[in-house]
Amino acid sequence: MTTDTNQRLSRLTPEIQAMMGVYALYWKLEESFARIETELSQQECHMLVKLDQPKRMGVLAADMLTVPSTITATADALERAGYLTRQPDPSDRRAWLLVLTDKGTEARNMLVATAGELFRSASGLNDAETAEFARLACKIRDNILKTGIPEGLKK
Amino acid sequence: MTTDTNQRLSRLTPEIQAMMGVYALYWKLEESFARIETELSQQECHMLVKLDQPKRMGVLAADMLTVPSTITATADALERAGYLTRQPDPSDRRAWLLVLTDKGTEARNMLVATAGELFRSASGLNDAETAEFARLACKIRDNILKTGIPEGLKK
DNA sequence: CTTGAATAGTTCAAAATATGAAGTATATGA
DNA sequence: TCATATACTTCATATTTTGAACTATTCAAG
Repeated sequence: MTTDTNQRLSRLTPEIQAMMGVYALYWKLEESFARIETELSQQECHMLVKLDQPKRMGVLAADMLTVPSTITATADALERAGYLTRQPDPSDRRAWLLVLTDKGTEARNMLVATAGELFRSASGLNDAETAEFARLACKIRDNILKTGIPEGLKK
Repeated sequence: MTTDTNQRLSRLTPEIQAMMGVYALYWKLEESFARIETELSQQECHMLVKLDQPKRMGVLAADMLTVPSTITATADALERAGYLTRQPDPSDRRAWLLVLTDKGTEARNMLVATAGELFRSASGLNDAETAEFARLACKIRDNILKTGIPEGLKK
């Protein structure tokens, strides 16, 4: 491989820049969350935030791109601590709906509000930039949930 | 708390949308990386990508927002597998520079190229959108490295 | 109907990862 | 020259994640 090629590859493409930004933000947010809520683990925070309405565990697994056993463990912990309850899904007796308790709803509201602040302070973006970033982020997430879930469940 | 407030908080703000997109992308990319390189762990991939030039371990720790002992462990693994060497930093005899070997450089080039493809296929963005996303991502990363490192090292 | 294959979620033990406190060596500044 | 700070390491522990085997239910074909 030529020196030229090495230099070209080692220089940062927009895709790599984007990824590095995403990783930095992810790590920073995780670190910040870890500081705030001592009682909740990161996965537990994620699950609470996702539960804007009752959801089946499989849906959460797909949404959080993780395996069912992780969802079970996280839901167990949240249920034990009184943040949610499992309720039978009327449309499928194999499935459970995870439903936030009042405590869970309150915690979720706090998390959502806090997450907003964390994002703003971590990112340093102004409102317009945040809106633009959010627009692209939504597009990306849609694409991942559309194209990514089958692969994730496959195997 | 009123029903109205609950609804307002449960609806997704741009910040939360942005975060969810970032999380989805992060998880998807991690999953994809895990599939590709069986010999390298995720942290090892991250470190290789960061090593576009020799860097001190402390710099990497700050950059990857993690603790020194994690960097030591990751560097050990990469050194053992022949991807990099530790070389004394001429300007500070306490410090090491991590320097990629030829094997490491090759692996890095492959990773960077693959990461670009992964980003494109995961995100589904076109070139213009990718450029815009990268621009904002760089801005975010700069802000995090500027404001975040002191907090990370503190304590 | 009944049966077989697929799906939803659970269990649990093993594997991978991360962390923090204590240690060595060097640097820095009074 | 001495005290304190920094760079990195060690290692034992804690946390997190995973996958394979399991129960219960659904679905589709015959």
